Amino acid sequence: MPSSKNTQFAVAVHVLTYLAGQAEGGPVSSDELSASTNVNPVHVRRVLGPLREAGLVCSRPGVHGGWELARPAGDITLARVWRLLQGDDQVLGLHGPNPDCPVGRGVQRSLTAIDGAVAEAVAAELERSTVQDVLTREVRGARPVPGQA
Amino acid sequence: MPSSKNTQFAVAVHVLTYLAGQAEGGPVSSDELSASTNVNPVHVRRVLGPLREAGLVCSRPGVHGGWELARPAGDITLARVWRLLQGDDQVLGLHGPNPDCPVGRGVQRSLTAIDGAVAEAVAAELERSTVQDVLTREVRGARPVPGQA
DNA sequence: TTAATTCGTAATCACAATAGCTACAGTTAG
DNA sequence: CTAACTGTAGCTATTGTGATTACGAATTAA
Repeated sequence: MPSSKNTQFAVAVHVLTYLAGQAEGGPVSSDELSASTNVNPVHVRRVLGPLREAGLVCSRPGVHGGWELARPAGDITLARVWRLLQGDDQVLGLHGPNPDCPVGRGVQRSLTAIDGAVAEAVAAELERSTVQDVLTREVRGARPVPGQA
Repeated sequence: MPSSKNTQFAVAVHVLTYLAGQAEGGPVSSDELSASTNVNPVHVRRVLGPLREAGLVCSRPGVHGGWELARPAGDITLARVWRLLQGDDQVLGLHGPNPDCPVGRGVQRSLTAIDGAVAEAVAAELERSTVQDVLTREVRGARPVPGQA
């Protein structure tokens, strides 16, 4: 079960949504963001680092510094955020089968391909929501998925 | 990012595929399965436990005991396996936002809904492959995903 | 019956990932 | 200069995963 305890994606979405709601109020400090998300301010900064490098947010040190969205909330899809924080990690976990076992090699290859397809499916689903959608809680209705109840 | 280091799904698919390939040869022991998957025999048994309870495999103790598929490999979808091992865990990790923060509450609700939709998307993708498919390495071509490259 | 084999499971250990926390250097506004 | 921030580097606590050992129960062969 992939289930990670990794909450960075959730924290990132939370922070971005918060920033979207404060768009007119100037920069927001890590401390304020950490109070809302209930995580450590240092952790907030660590999560926001990759998003800044990707141009989604910007930060300023100094007295009235803090964080701001660098682009409209409606332009930031959750898929973008997920990919930035996901890196190249696999969605389903793989294992290291015995390389001498032909079954193992075949299974490994199949699973790698399937993992890629699953990652695409996840991204496609997340592509359907933006930070703006989360802010307005207007999460677009789930598309009926073929072959599934 | 979901990425767990959990390899139970991969191990389960591996073992099921191995059993499918040995369908005529009688029960296969945990030791033999552990040699192919490169994981501990105890771990193999632990992973296989839920699959046995779900009626996918059966096991027998004793001298010529071991594991066998309890149904045709073509009837076992990877989605079934994933759901059995996934339990109720979230795909994307959530966090515990400050309950006093209205933004936090809204984000939490949105993320929970989105997580459900993503889980459905993953399951739908995995519904497209069976253990038989993995055995023959004939992984069905990826369906073009709407709204995604 | 006895011995060998194999599952079932508990207990313990090692390792890695996550995130909390402290500390401190660098920046900026006033 | 000073206060308020970010940016990082450590260190620690907690947790999840899986290896390992151990032992009991079930089954088969002799």
